[in-house]
Amino acid sequence: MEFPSQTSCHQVQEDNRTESSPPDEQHPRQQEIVMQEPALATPERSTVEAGPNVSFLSKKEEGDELENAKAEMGEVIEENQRLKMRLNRILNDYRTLQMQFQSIVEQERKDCSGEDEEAMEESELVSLSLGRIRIPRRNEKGKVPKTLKEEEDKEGLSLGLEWKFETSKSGSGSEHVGNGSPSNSVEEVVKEEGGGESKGQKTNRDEIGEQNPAKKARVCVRARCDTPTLNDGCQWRKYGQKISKGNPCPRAYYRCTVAPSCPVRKQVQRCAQDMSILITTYEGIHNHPLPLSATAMASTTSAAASMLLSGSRTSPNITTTAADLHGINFSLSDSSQPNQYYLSHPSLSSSPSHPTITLDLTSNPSSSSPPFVKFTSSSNYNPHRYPPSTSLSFTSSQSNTTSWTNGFFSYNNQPYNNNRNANANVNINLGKQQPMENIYSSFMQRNNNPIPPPPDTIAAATKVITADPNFQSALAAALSSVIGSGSIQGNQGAVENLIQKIKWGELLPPSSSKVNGCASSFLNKSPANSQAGSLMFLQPPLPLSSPKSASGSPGDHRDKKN
DNA sequence: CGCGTTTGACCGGCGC
DNA sequence: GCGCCGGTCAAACGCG
Repeated sequence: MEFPSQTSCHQVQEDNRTESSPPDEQHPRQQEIVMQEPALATPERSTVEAGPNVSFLSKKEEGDELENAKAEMGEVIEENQRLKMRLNRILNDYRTLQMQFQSIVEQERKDCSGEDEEAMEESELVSLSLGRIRIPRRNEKGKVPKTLKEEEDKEGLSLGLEWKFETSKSGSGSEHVGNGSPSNSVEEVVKEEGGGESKGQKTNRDEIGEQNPAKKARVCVRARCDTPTLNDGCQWRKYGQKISKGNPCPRAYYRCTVAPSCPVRKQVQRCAQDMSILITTYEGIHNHPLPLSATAMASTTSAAASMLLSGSRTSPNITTTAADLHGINFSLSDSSQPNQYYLSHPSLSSSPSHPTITLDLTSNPSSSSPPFVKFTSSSNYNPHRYPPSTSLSFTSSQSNTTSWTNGFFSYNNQPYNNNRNANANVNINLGKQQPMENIYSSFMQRNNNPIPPPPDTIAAATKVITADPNFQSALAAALSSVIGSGSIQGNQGAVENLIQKIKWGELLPPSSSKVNGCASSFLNKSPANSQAGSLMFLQPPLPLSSPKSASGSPGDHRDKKN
């Protein structure tokens, strides 16, 4: 059980940060912990460790210190045992839930109509873009529904937070895995997607020749932001500014300068209706590794783009992505201004030549304004098969409950309706918001209203997550945008690991803030220094903007007449 | 002096 | 064909 041990380690690690740590044997992670300890050690502890060099300590003091250290170690060991027990309980619960889910799936499968089968097919196709989930190995022995296993075997699953984008051209080998640059994967998606892409215009002159003339996917991010640009971690250089029709605010054009030949552009414009909203449109694909701090946005936009692209492919069978996922709503934590990814039902775009997906980080689910989600593209979305009313929402309907906090889903006790055609508005909140002890977590922590999940919600949530590959893909994408690229390292089982993590985060008793903090940090923490990137979307709605990339707020711009 | 921003000019697509 | 419009170029400018 690779995953559990991992999490266990993280929990231990977190604990060790707050208390002191016993050098607990086996696990490499724990060695890490031990190594980290000196920096975090209390002064007393330091003196103990300083040993002979600290000559001014009396032996009595040393003895006290040793006793204290022993006591602390005992506590930590106890805590570790508690955590292990908890972990085992959770795993048991998970297995139980999974078995239930599988039986349900089997049942549904039997009841499945041809349409459903088609939908499943589509799901399969859809999941290609974001990867697939693999049922935990421990369940593979006869417990995994045959269909799932077959699909997995067929497709070579991989994925999860490490993206795997497969093109329709099988064997294209366009697989970016584990390079910590999800955005690159996005690249793949877009490239493949179109059999090319293109804007009718000369936008990317560099790319012409590389990429086919097709539609170039765009990802539009709406966010409340006082700074001139969103801090997405990339380096941008402004190359133009225009006043566009219908908006008094000028539109600024940036290109990525991380690599000289990078074709990625972004447009930044204030919303005409609400000047506090910054509309950032990304276009193109990075042809270089991204800074860690940029992976969050890149993953998010890539996830959105991939969904969009999947939904806009020419094959009628692949129209499902957007449709299946529409309504998936990833909320970010900020009780005052819930940020959300709305991936809602498609709508027509004003510029059909550019398939565009809009991630609205500004909408408040409780507000009267409708979720601003659109898949704008010329994709062959089929509203008949997936009526707009279908909604699979991750957002809480309560304004003070956020659905995506500290790397957890928050839950809402509404049943999941697996029927895509039903008017299911499922709010799943798997998370619990706990005070965070580590700096990153506390930085993200915006919601102090933990609401304990009813047990049945857990089952429902698990069901949701495990039932729909599309959902899993979207979930993986969104999570990866939060987690960054490094937290999940395996190809296989990444998503279910993720699910487990989510569950752990949810299940861990609120009494142990350390544990929750640990879990959250586990989710939030990338191995390297990727915190910034990992948390980017969890930042308060006023992201920092590097002076370098700041082009002066649109309001400051001298309006340029063309 | 180097680099990023500003901004008028220019280009190409699209609609009439 | 013409004009509008979005997007890009590149020289001028400013800042550190």
